[in-house]
Amino acid sequence: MPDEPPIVIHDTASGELRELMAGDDGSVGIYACGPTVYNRIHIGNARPFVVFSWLKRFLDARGLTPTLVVNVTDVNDKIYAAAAQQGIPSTELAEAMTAHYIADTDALGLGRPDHEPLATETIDGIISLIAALIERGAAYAVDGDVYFRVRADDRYGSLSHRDVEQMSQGEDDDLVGTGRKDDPLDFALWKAQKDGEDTAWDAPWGRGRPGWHIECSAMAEELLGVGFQIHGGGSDLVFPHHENEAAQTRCARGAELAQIWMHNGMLEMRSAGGASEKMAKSVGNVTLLPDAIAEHGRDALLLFFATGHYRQPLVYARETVAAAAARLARIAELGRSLADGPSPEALRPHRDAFFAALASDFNTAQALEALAAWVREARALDGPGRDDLVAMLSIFGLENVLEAGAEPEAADLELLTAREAARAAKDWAEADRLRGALAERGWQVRDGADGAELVPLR
RNA sequence: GGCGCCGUGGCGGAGUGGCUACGCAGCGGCCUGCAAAGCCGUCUACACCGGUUCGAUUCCGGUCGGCGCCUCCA
Repeated sequence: MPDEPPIVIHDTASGELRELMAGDDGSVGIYACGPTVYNRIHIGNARPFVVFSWLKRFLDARGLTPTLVVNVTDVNDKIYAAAAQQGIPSTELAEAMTAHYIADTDALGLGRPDHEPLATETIDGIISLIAALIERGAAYAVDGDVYFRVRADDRYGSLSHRDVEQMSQGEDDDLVGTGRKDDPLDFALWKAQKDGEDTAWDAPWGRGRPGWHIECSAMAEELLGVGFQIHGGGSDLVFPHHENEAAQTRCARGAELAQIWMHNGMLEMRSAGGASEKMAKSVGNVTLLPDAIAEHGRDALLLFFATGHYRQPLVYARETVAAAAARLARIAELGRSLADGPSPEALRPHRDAFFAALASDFNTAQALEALAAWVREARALDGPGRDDLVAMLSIFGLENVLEAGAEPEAADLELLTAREAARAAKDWAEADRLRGALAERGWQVRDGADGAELVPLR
């Protein structure tokens, strides 16, 4: 397709829009941080999964060949703690929660990422990356632990725009006084096995397990190489997680891990007082993804995600998702009345605007505006082909809403026929009664110029 | 306190130096036996105070308010 606008994405590191530079073969590597599997995921966790799955679909549609990697962190302090509380082995908990995560995200119907590496299956890569850091003097081992020397990286802080001089690393700060860490800023790459920890691997500096940040550097590099196009995740990961990832790879490989750092905004919950706050396990205001899907359906939930720009916070509330459902129902209604086939040139500008909006920092809200315009004008035409509509909805994984619903049964059609007879006889009371009977069976009657039809009640 | 982001019509939520975003909801009308859907119209906003400008919701400065990160967190 000629004259396609360049794809630009907001880069957290530079704070600017940057053009996506695909490989010569059109390849685009995308790494998005996935869940730590210690309990089930909530809708907030689903946002990056959705956004980056959509981004992949969009790049596909643009003729590029994206590779999406979403990792699973399956060894971690939180997992140990949760497993201990339940009195089960940590591996058992991690495996169970990973299975839940797969099932819950499967229910979004967006397919799977190309790779979903487990931290525990990347131990070799993690160890060699740590070894490279030690070799270069950017890390040091102490009694079985290994720490990253933050001050070895003169660009540390450049991603999150923080001044090294006024940072504290938080994690393991209590170790500073013991002299284990050379500097309070240093963070763990490898943690020696402690009592009660039931998973550990042998490493040159002792038996233990990897720190959180190093896992991602290793998994990303292993599957996408260094210097891939997009590294993504929630904005709450910018510091310290992504800052540390960037520093590790920079110091070990002498190159940047990713070209563009792309962060989605938080999903917020409206509290009783009317204010909004981030949905987080630690805040205790979560709605689990499977519960949200059960309540609204995955179609409505997906369109809801598309109504806001990915970088902005989005307020999850019953009413706003319901509004998305109503919007989608009307798009679907029009779409179902159209047949497959090329869409007319007259509607082309709207389709182009849809894709142009996505090319411009993946602005799904603006894309929806173009989709709305397409639908509005399509209604005025005489049964235009719906290929464009399918192409647009496919980006969001919503082309399924165009499929015909369940067919009315014979009993339903009998009621409809009876109603038509009542109408012909001008027996309005009986006609209304029959319409009520059909409503109870899940059908809404629509009286059109070509006679009455049944559509599923929404 | 530091860093980043944001304050848009009843609600959600884009965007722009001058031209109605869009959606949902409401209201009036057309259509309809009544509805539904659709169509037309309507309510038509950009926190506040300064500044730049012929002109600012859009740029700059300040005030107030909100959110995120700075501790595990998508």
